[in-house]
Amino acid sequence: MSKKQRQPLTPERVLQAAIDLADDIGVEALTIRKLADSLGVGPMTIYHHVPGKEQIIDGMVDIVFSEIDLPPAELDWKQGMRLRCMSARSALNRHWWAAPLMETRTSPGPASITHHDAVIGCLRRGGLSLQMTAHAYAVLDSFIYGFAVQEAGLPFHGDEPDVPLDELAKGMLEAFPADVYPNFVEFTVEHALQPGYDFGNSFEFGLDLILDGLERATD
Amino acid sequence: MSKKQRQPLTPERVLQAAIDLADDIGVEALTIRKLADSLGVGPMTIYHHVPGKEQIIDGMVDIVFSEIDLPPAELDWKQGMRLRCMSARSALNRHWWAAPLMETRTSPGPASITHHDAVIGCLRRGGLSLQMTAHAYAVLDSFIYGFAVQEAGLPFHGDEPDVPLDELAKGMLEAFPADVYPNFVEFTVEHALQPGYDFGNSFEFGLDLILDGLERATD
DNA sequence: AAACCTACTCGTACTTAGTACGATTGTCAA
DNA sequence: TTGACAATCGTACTAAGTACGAGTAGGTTT
Repeated sequence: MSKKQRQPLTPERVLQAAIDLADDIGVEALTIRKLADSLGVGPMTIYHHVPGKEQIIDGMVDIVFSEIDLPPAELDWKQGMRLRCMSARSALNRHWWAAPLMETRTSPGPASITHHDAVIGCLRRGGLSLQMTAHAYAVLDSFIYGFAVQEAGLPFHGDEPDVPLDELAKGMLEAFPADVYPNFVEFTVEHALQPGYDFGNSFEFGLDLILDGLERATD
Repeated sequence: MSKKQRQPLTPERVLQAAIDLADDIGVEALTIRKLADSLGVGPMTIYHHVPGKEQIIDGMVDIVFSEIDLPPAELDWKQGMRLRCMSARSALNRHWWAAPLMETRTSPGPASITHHDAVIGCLRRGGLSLQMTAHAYAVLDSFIYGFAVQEAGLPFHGDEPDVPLDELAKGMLEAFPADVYPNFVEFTVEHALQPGYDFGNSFEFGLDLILDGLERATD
């Protein structure tokens, strides 16, 4: 019976495994025991590399921040922010469990601060006042996180619906009769359940709407 | 020794107590035992009025929805939406724990659907296409929920800072030296920690920015 | 080589939380 | 008075975070 020859665990490997697991089952369902299982170790082994579950989540969030592209210095503020916002959206799409946590952690990690610094720098270099920088950052990030939270709650998660569309429609119409909720039913049946519909399309629409508005507000 | 003469528990009283408790300590910290304590009953009593904790949270969210004013029918879509968005913000401010949950529940309650129906109705009566209604709703609500989530994560919760401003500043500068994070530090010290600063001011700014943008997009 | 150190691992067990089950009690109708 | 029923709670099981201390393996020192 050969003893498994495995490389020793590191904080990095723990965090990466935690992210992979959360991508599958969400943070809610992530437990130390499952995380340990996925690493092939006992639960207590984890605690020799990280202080506790809260710190694991802090670390996970910081890694997600590190995956968001910073606004490139060679672009103007609007194009730069556009890229970083699209990148944030795609990171939050890969890590759908992360959106509600990004701005809620009380102890932000290094990547978070680096990120904030770069974003503020981009806006200020673009000539925005401190006041307008605050507005711009608040509005854009509210939009991004709120959008990601809504996307994460949708019944689809990839290209394929988790449930066939017409089943959804059926269930919906039973629960919400068209004579009581006419607008809701019309909207759902005539638009949201149509084949080509994609909630995600509203992201670029909203992003450009906000960026244009900010540009107008800075003149 | 007189036996407490209390009126029997109802689902409504359970949910209201749950909301009051969550307003104090958050949903994360809300446990069946604490909830039972706050009602002066044993933990198991709860389960005779609601099926389980998930359903309690569903019910709480639906009550929060019910506290959001619907867009008044006599206003045009822009003014109507403005009012309902401000109302949503204030409800989420009272119930700071609710923001991440509003759009994540898999089984929405009656107030949620009524709310959605009214909002969609307001936009459609205003002449917005189904497509534009989808965009408008997605963008506005992303902004509202994202904003509320960020506000809930702030170190203040009422009028008074939980921690004095200069202590915050001190701790921040120790953790994040100004030569490494110049933009972040400048922004924080020169703006965010100034006496008059209020993150919440960005809400109306962003709301009007989005509403104006939507109006422009519908022409 | 022997003794030792240190990093890593895990078995055991305590605590908190959700909740199933069944016993108890209070109230009211027949 | 006596069921009957609804509301309440005591007990206990399960899952989860994690403190404590005991192995264990590989390298270091003498």
